[in-house]
Amino acid sequence: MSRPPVNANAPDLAAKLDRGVLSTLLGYVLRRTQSAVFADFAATFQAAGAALTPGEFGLLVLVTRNTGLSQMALARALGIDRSTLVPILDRLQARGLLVRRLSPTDGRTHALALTPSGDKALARFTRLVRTHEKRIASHLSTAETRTLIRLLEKVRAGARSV
Amino acid sequence: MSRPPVNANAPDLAAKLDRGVLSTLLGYVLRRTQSAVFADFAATFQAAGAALTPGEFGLLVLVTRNTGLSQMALARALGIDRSTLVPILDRLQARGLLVRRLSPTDGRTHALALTPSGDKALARFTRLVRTHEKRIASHLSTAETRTLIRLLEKVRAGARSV
DNA sequence: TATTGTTATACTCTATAACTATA
DNA sequence: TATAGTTATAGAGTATAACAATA
Repeated sequence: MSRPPVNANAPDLAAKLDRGVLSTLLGYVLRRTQSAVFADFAATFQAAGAALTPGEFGLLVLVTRNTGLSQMALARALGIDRSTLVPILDRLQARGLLVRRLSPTDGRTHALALTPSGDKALARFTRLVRTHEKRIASHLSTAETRTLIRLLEKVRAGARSV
Repeated sequence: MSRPPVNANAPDLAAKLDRGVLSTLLGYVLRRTQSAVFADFAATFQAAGAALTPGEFGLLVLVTRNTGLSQMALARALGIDRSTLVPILDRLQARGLLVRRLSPTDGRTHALALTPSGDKALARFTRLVRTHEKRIASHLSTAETRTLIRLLEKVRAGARSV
């Protein structure tokens, strides 16, 4: 799903350029942090021999907790177009993690659900995500992590009011 | 540059699905916030009739503050491959914002620099970025913004140690 | 008519591999 | 040999527009 920059780490070591005001910009710091976190997520899964993006993980959680939801509902929840969702579901379905069932009530929609195999895989993925979360928060106290999440939600609220 | 999800806002309004543990995951909240911030950035520039991505802005700042740097150095600073940088520079050059000069000392490298037009454009872009920054931080006090940036850098440090 | 899912198409970001010019 | 920039190619995320099936 969302953009895979496997960078954000090594580069900095080599590039001590003048970033001027950039480092004081919340948007810039946010972007760099998110990039590093993405790289850590990818590294965590790769090290475990698993392949999943943060977006795919979020999708699987959404489906398992809202079994039977339609592609439109899922696309809205993910904030992407319904046409964008199609190849993503194709891939997860091809991996045997998820199925498109026929909706008994509305012939236009698909009822999405995880397969038993998908459920098992998600349990494993969830453990990997916890490992990943522990590492990215390793320099933060529990209180700081809570504060960070709270402040991030405030930023999101501010950005939402465009 | 980095991934353009113009979503993150409207979707939530429509999608009140069970997100389970997702909302407690730092990585997830970070990703959603970054997505909303990206959308705000795009909206700010679009409203002003300007077209620029956060990545392009960062690139321009890096070039103007390190005039004469090579494409390799810039790619490293941005954390992308040198081949990825080529079409990005092509576009900015086509817009007349930036030039690839011949390096007087090393025939293999290009010395990157902003054009006078690029300098003027960047001044305008910087004003737009400040507007954008003000809005995304509008629900935060100055102290909270500082704290947020500090905590984000800590997360980045944690993620870097993969 | 409106909605859902799909397909076709088109960008952009991302990378790897191979080519060229230069060091 | 090694490095810098380019090109070719490929994969993934994103979107819009149009189409078929269904409501």
